[in-house]
Amino acid sequence: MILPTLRQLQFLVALGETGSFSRAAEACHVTQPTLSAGIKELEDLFGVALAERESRGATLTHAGEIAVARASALLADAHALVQAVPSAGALFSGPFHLGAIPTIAPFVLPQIVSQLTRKYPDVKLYLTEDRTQRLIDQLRARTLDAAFIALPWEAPGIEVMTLFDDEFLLAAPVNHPLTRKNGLSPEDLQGVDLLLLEDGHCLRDHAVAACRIKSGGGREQVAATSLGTLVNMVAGGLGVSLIPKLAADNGLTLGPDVAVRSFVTPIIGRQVGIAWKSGSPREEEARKLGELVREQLRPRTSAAPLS
Amino acid sequence: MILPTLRQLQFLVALGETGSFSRAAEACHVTQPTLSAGIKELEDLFGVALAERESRGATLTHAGEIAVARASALLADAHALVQAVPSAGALFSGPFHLGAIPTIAPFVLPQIVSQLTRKYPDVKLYLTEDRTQRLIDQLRARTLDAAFIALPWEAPGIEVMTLFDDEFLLAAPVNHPLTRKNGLSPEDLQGVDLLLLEDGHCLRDHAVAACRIKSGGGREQVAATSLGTLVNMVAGGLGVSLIPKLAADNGLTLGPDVAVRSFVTPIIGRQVGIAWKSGSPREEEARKLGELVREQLRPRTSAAPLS
DNA sequence: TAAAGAAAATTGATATTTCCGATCTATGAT
DNA sequence: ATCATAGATCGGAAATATCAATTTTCTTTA
Repeated sequence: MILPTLRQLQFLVALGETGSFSRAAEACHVTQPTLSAGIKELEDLFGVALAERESRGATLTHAGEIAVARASALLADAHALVQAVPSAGALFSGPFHLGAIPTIAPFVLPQIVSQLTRKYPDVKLYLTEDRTQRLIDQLRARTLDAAFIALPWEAPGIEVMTLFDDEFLLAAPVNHPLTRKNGLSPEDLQGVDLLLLEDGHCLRDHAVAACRIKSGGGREQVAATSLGTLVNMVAGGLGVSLIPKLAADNGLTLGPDVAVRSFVTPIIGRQVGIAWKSGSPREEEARKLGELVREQLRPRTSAAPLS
Repeated sequence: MILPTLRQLQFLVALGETGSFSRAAEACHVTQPTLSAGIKELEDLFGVALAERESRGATLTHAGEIAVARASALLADAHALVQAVPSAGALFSGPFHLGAIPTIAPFVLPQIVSQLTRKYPDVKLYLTEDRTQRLIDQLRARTLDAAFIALPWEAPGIEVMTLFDDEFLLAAPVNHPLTRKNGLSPEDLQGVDLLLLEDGHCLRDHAVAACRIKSGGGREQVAATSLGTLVNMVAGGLGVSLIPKLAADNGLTLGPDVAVRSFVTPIIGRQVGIAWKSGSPREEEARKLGELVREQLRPRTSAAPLS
């Protein structure tokens, strides 16, 4: 079916309001012939006369009245549409699916969630906690809009905004010899019992890489499923471990039996970033989230960049 | 405010339905670049991305979903408008203001009204009974859409459709000499007491013209206000009169004291027509009304045309 | 009665917009 | 690595819209 133009309907409404082709044309910022032609097209389309032309302007026919009433409603709806859609596409309106790896989620998300919901009341925030690869897959499948991950991580088609450096701290039983050593360096970990998260956690890979130790070393059979259990194992004297400063500073409970020390030469660690699918329309929001995290966590984290 | 084109909204809806620019273009009978450009314009207008382009088609963003929902409603309304307006302009839908002169109204309108309301249940029929000049004025002022009048009548800017000849009959007391005359002609009225309607009724003018009598003749001071009283005056023996066959055939009560005779040489009378303002969008309906009257009254009225 | 005035229709030229075909680019699949 | 698919981009042609000027019609005024 052929539809009238919204512009033509505007013409018609103006004609109804002014009762004159000339004045209606003026109101629509066109010339009178243009408006005349527009009305004529409508009449051809509808197959009925909409206005009765007289020497003193024009009056609407019955069909014209009906048409004007409906056209007004239609135009109002069109205006409402133009108003509504941009706000529907505004930052954090509607659903936003956010992921994070387990070694970041508990220490970043709580603050971010409260910040975000305060700042953008319209947001519907869905949170996912999973390992990096699964998060990346979900970003690609667009079941996630953005995810906090640890770097470095190779992921084609995924863009990442680096947020802050997260150095690794030594976590050891309080009476462990390393807790008393000055100028702690990664080499000092050679030969000690190094406890790590189970396979698949990127923190494990990053720790291994940072210490330049062979993955086969240490007591492989003992692997924690979370940072919390890792710390508990350290407290139980099973060995030492590396924990992210982010966790230590943001609510990871260490208990009295665990001592924490910084490395000095060189400082080791990972980076935390937020990732999204290349070209995603949510990129702007993801970046905004990143900035939010930067503002939120800068005061508590190391300002010195990792080498 | 700049409004989107309905066509662009159709593009968007098609895109949402097909999930592909190419297939949406096909559905809209345009090429893919055209549809792409249309969507792009919408996105520029709204300031938000509506679709996420991928290697396998496209998916709508949140804003896109909102826009599609509203656009669908808008398009549905637009279709409804196109459907509704022509029927609103259809014959006899909505108000129709119909007039008739007093010497026609009681004998034509009842049947027409019942016919019309049966055939066009949507009609809102407003009836007016007045003298010809006032009806013409109302036609010009467009407070009337059509009117039944008697001809001849000069009225610039008014068009008339002649419906049927309405001959004049002699109405006389049963014992009046003229009731026994053969070959009754208008000249036989010279010298008799001719009763007429009061001044202003066109029937009076037509009767005067038909009989070629001087307006000053007869008993001027006795003038009836309606056909009914005129007949009563005849019955009372005050004189003879002329009454339209239309009235005699369609419910004018004559009573036992009044005899009715046809003229033979020549037949005199008037014509009945329906009038409307030149260029009125209601002309078609007026003509339709005229045809209705023709069909309705032909069997009962004289088939022979007046000379 | 004629002239003036007002309002819409018409006309013809111009400017804009729209639309398509061809081409290019990116991304997966074989 | 090559091919296939899908969307973006670009340039030119066709359709459309718009305007200024003019005409027509009807009303009002002199």
